[in-house]
Amino acid sequence: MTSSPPPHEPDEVARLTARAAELLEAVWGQTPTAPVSPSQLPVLFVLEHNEGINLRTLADTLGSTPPSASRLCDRLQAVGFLERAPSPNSRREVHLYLTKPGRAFLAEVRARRERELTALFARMPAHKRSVLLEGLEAFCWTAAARIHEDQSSDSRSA
Amino acid sequence: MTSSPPPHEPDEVARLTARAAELLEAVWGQTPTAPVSPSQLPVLFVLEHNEGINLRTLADTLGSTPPSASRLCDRLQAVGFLERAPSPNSRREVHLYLTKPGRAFLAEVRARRERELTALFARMPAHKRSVLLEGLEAFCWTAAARIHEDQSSDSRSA
DNA sequence: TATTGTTATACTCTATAACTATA
DNA sequence: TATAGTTATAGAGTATAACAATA
Repeated sequence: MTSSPPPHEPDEVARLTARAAELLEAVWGQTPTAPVSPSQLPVLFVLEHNEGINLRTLADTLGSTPPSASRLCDRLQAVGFLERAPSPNSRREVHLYLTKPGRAFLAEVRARRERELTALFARMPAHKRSVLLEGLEAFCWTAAARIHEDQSSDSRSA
Repeated sequence: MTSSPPPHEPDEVARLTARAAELLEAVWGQTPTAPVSPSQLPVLFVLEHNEGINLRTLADTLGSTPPSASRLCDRLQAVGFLERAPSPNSRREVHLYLTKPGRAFLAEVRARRERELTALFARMPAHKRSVLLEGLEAFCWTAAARIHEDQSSDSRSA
């Protein structure tokens, strides 16, 4: 005589995910990332998975504009985390690369963030960690697919 | 003769959570929040759960400084989303409040973000949604507890 | 004297517009 | 002429320092 289990509709999970994201931002907001500003950090993330991208594509991916992206690259180049290389095909295009120190810095930031989370998850029951892991794996897979689709449609419509 | 199930240590879940957060930021990064800037949005989030907070506490909670917080409040007040009210107890303190339009705007932003996520979760198997929901509930509970502890220790050490 | 909030200053971030070089 | 990238300009975000008012 028990009622059927709750349905867990997409919008229910969406609401909780949004709340989780807000909480996570509150936890991470305190973590310093000097000498890289909050605006510069996404540049490193994008470059990591898009080796040799040009400036316009970077700006599009950031949801920003070429002048802004150019300035961000200026600063990152100044601290040695980014490299501008002339394109072999087109003399007006620039290819962007993370330098070795840039990658090392990125790994540092991730490690710092993950340490924060590890401390948090240590206080969660092992079973909850397991189900969260399974759910997040599916989320990452779906989100990555969606982002990839968006990029494809962007380049078609551009 | 099967091996034991994977342990799902805290650091394993932390790594995946960090990746999920990066993906989520990439998905949400494109969502516009005008007339409120990315820096101003956290002010609204903080005020929502801390009605009547003063300016210094707001700055601390944001991980920012009083002058920066003051300027953010200037803009939010200018668009009518925030109110400064003199404290009845202390004539140098200011109490900050969300206005009714401020709350309405916050609900709008959340709805927009949740719509993005709902579309994404609709493409995930129902079972994955269920386990993600269970895992995120535990995460929100633990993260909220931690943030609350931090705030308590901050006010003790200040 | 210590605390709350603001203003002063200098630098970074952001977008639009104007410009240079290349295709 | 169209495109890639930069520079010019103006407004917003940030932090440190200096300041006014209050405790």
